Amino acid sequence: MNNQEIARFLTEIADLLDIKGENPFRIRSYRNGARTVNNLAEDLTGMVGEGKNLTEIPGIGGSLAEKIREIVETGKLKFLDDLKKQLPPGLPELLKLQGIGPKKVKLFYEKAGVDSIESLARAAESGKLHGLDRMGEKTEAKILRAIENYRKGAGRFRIDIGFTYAESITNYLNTLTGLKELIPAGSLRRRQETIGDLDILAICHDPAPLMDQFTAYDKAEDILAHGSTKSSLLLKEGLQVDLRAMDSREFGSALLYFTGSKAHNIALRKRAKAMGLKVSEYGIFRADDAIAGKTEEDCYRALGLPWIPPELRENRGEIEAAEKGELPRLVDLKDIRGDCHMHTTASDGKNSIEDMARAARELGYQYIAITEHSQAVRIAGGLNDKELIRHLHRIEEADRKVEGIRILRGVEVDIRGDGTLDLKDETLKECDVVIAAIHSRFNLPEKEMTKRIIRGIKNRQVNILAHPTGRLILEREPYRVDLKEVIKVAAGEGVIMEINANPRRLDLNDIHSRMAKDMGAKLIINSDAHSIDQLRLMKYGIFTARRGWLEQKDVINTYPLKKLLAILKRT
DNA sequence: GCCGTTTTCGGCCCGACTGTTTTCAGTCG
Repeated sequence: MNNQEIARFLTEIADLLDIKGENPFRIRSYRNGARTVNNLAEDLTGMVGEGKNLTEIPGIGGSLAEKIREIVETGKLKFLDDLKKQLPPGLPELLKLQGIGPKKVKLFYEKAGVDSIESLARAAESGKLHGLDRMGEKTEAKILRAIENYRKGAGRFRIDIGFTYAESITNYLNTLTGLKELIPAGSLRRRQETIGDLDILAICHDPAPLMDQFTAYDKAEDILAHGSTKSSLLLKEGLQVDLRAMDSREFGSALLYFTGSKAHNIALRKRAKAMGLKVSEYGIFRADDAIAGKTEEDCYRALGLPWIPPELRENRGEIEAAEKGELPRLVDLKDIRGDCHMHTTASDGKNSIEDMARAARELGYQYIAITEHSQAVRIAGGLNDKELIRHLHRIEEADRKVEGIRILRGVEVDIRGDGTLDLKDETLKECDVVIAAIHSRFNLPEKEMTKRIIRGIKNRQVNILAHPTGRLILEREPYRVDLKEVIKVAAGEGVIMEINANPRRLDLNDIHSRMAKDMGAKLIINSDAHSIDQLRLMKYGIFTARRGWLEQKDVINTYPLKKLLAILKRT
């Protein structure tokens, strides 16, 4: 039972209590609990097993702790089962429809017998809904559109896709005059690995023409709202875009508000309240006097805090750290001095060694490592022992040929099903950088997978564990592995944990990167580039590292070459 | 249901938009 599965139990309870019309604060506790559990680095199943006191986790009290223990120990929860018996199973799904909340679900169920999306659609089509409390024809039409949009199955988008949409929509709006600034905020500004919607903040005096231009966007499928300072669109691809116009006097508080996260903002507002202040997107107020709002720095200062980088704003301890002056100095793209994971035409890459080296030199790097696949990854043109030795010579030649950058001899060797490596130790000894990784047999049981990886990295030739969980964002779940055990071994043995910067992977993720740091492991951010263009994916790895609270010293490819080589050497 | 630098009881973030209303409830972020 992993934390995400446990969180789903709590969310389900919250949804059902919501529809029943229970105390909203009680419901909020379950939702907060679910969010906390989702964000937790440590595995709850393990914590329960070790008899740890779960109520020490903020937001988890006695009642939630007891329920979590029951879920972990029995795989189910009587409280939830009882709750489910009281309502039809199709009701919670209705909450996912845009514009439908618990009150409407309750109303439709009790007064119109609606118990699923299908029956809601039938009721709306046949006009059974208007006539109910505060229900008219427009609402009926809106519900049908919401169902249609939901069935198209929008969902979340990878951050790199989010940037593309943000760029095209800001380009479109930027043609307007009188617009001072246009800033994508929200989860994109926090550099979350996926985004659920796009929040754009506009600074201007006269918002009306902007709202009109925005809602006329030709890539929009549906206009969800068109107000005087705020409008929302649904793009054809299913992404929702919110635009909010504010005045420049409110720039800081508005940006703070629209960057989120919601949990961070709520925590700030609580803090403000305790100080006798009030926070909104319009500023920070003492009684009716605005005491801050022009910049984010002002706003944080008014709350007695230093500015907090957007990547940290998740209410994962950043406010407490800020208060104590213990915020990390986050690693930055310009700290990066090299890239130690990339492929060339020798396996499944698109460019030559020399091309990759020159492109990396353009980025200002001092070194790279060329790391082809090993033979087990046949589909990617993996090399066997003999081929790799020959290839290492070619790397040496390229290193002599290309001035101004050091090209290290590397390999990405497969960890086989039994935990042995796919190439001989004496071959690996010839490399400067040995990356170990898994590319097959993803569905081993957790214990076996953990043992396999640990055996792999215990091989003294291995320097780096690449994409340690094997996930592909929105495509493939991580494999089942006890990451804590793996990191413990890596930290003890001096094996470096990779943050794979490809936006499809981002593996390790933010939470696990922070866990690795806290457990004393070193990390490296690699592009895993398969072409010269992909070297630029490094920035996504930086985003993840920053969200994981990493500083320059935690990331070894910020080190000069000599120091890097010293760290890679396992004695 | 959670929580405590006024609190172990009594609070719990704040405001825009919509659609239905004659002053506001519901939803969303």
